[in-house]
Amino acid sequence: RSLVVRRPNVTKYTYVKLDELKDQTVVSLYGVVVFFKQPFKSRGTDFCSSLKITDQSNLKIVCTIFCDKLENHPKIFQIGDIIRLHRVKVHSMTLLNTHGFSVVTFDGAVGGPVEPRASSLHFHFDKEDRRIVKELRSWAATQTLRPPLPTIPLSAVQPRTYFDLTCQLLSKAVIDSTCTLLRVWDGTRCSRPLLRVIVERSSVEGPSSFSRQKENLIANVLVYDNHVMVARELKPGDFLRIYNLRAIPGASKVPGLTSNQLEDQDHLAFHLHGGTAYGRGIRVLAPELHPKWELYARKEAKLVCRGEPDTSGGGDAVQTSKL
DNA sequence: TTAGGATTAG
Repeated sequence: RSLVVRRPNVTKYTYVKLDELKDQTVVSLYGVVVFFKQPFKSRGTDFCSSLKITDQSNLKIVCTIFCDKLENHPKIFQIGDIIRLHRVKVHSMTLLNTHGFSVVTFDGAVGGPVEPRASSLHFHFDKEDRRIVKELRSWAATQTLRPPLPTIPLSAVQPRTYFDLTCQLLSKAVIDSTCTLLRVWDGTRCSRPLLRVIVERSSVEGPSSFSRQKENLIANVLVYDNHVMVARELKPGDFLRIYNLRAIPGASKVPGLTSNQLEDQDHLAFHLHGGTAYGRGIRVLAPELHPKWELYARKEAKLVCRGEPDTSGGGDAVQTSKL
């Protein structure tokens, strides 16, 4: 058998604009993400990614991706991300992945590095892609598509609001078949006292307790229903983005205290309700997306430590990324 | 095939 020497990939892709879509054709295109859901389990055999994209034509087009492998789904982290789709089929003005489908995404920030986040092992990427990404970024910047802040830190969370949280998982515990507790932090201190959740030591994965100082920074996130199976795959230490999390004031259930004690009435708990409305879900952040927490975590730490004797920290230091 | 954005109700 002779060795086949491949020429460098010279495939030329033609990208169409969203106002050039013709029904039942297979196309490749670029867009800016204006809505997205992280992949969720469908009633069939696949995971489903549901998104809406736009481009300079200003049309907004729905795109649905069915794929049984999570890693083949688009790596979208926030509104404004740039997406490149290869081989999607136009179905009455919506897009569906078709045979040979592949996807690459990019951060949407003007001036940032153009780093492809591919969902397949091999993918085409050249100068022309770089140019298109930059062009779309510049255009999107004039459209007020991106949220003013990518996520809200714990220190800025308001009761009864929905928000996206970027955080690190410290430990987790299965509560029951429909609920899992995630204990997370982002290095900032919530302006409200945080709800305590008491669980059996044996059900905890990861450390079952932390220094008092650290406990004050830890948010208890209760995730329900469809999110329980996602939570099962999470490992203590993972950096997460939790979408459409809700801050709920309530009373701590601490043994020996009655729940109607005044000081217990306003503690914040965090609920990730069942369903995928408003993009609700959890995503593990790849290393290149880990937050640059070092600076503000340290600044916050000073505030936290003021007046507290226990500042040892020990092995509890925030694990931060190299970036 | 599946979903088809559009808050749980713990």
